[in-house]
Amino acid sequence: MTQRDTKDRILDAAEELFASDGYVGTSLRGITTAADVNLAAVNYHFGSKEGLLAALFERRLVPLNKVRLENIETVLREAEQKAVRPSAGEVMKAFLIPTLEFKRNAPGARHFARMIWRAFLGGDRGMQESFLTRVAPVMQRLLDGLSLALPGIPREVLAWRLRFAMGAAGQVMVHDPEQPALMTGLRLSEEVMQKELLEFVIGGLEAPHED
Amino acid sequence: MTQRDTKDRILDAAEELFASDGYVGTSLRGITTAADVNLAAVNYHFGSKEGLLAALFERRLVPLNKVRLENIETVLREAEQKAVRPSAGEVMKAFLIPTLEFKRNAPGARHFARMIWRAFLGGDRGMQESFLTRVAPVMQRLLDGLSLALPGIPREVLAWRLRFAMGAAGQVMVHDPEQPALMTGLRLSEEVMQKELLEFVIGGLEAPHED
DNA sequence: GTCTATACGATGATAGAC
DNA sequence: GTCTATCATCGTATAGAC
Repeated sequence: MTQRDTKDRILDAAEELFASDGYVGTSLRGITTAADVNLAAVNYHFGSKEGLLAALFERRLVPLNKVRLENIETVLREAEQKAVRPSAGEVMKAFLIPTLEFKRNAPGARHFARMIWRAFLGGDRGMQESFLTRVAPVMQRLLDGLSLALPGIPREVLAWRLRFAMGAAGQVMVHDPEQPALMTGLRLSEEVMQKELLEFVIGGLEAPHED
Repeated sequence: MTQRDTKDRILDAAEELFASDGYVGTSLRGITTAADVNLAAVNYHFGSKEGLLAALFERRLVPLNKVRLENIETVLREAEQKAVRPSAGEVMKAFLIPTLEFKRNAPGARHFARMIWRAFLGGDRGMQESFLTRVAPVMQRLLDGLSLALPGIPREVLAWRLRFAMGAAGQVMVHDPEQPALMTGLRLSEEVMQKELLEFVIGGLEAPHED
């Protein structure tokens, strides 16, 4: 067994367990058992449980953020070239489409997405700091784009609307068809779900604003 | 020291710690130390950690759900009497206003609200089952109301839109002004925040729907 | 009945010998 | 890279004091 195998097996197992049981709810013993490696291997490769978490972020979040940022920049650049305002929908899609697609990529990515959104939504202390710093630049550009798209709405308000949109999107990201439903009647296909999310989010972002 | 004192002190301490550290992240020792009672008192009064959680639900969620249900029923009844459709905004406000106000009631209620919404959003296993069964009737009536308000939108779609709305509302409910911000520019007063939430949610619920 | 002191078995993360 | 020892902390149980 090579080092590469061991490291990856740990990462894969951790990703799955963190996603289903949460970061605090997952034990290193559970991870190493699932990965079929020695308990101490985690400490050897990643230093600690937190180090393992950081490695997971590095593996998945960095490339994803790159795509999201590029998408947003493209929308903004094209709008500028045409000397028109980008629409809130275009801007939001530039972020949401890769986000939603990422979830359907690999099975591992799916677990990672669930893990990260659960942490974001639930306010898991250990995770929030590490990942907020990584997504902050994306959020800033997103907010810039929304400011351009909706010049009549103050930026602080848009910041909250963006956060609301994240809360709504999170419901799709953490949704697991296998799990017992949170509400009855939530049996839409993945594609339809995503279309509905976009409708809702755009409707909310563009809602009339009163002072 | 009477029993009432001890029980309540445990409940109050648990509420605060569960809210800030999560259910799994909180130890009985931490709770009993904060409450300045003996460790075994939890087991004596509540049977177990889970029993303590159930007692917290009983104390806060039952009366809140009563108010929410009554509010929704009132809106539906009045609309029926006038033989008009309720608006999505009315229906949603019947649920959201008491929910948001509850958070501002007592300091303890604030902690409880954060705890419960963190659990809902983050998918905390231990909590979800216990509390989903308690809010399910409210959600059902809410969905009934939205179906009446927006007859052009299929019920499955409305179920998802309602879930999106919950995700958005959760962002207000878990927000703690003391904590480091998730995004920059989120410095609105509680009142404004709530007005913005309603604008966003109603905009999303009423968004045009394509098949 | 209430509450306390203390102990148990299980599991947590980590460090050092190999 | 692995194995084992170690130590902290977890939830729970129980015996006895007030």
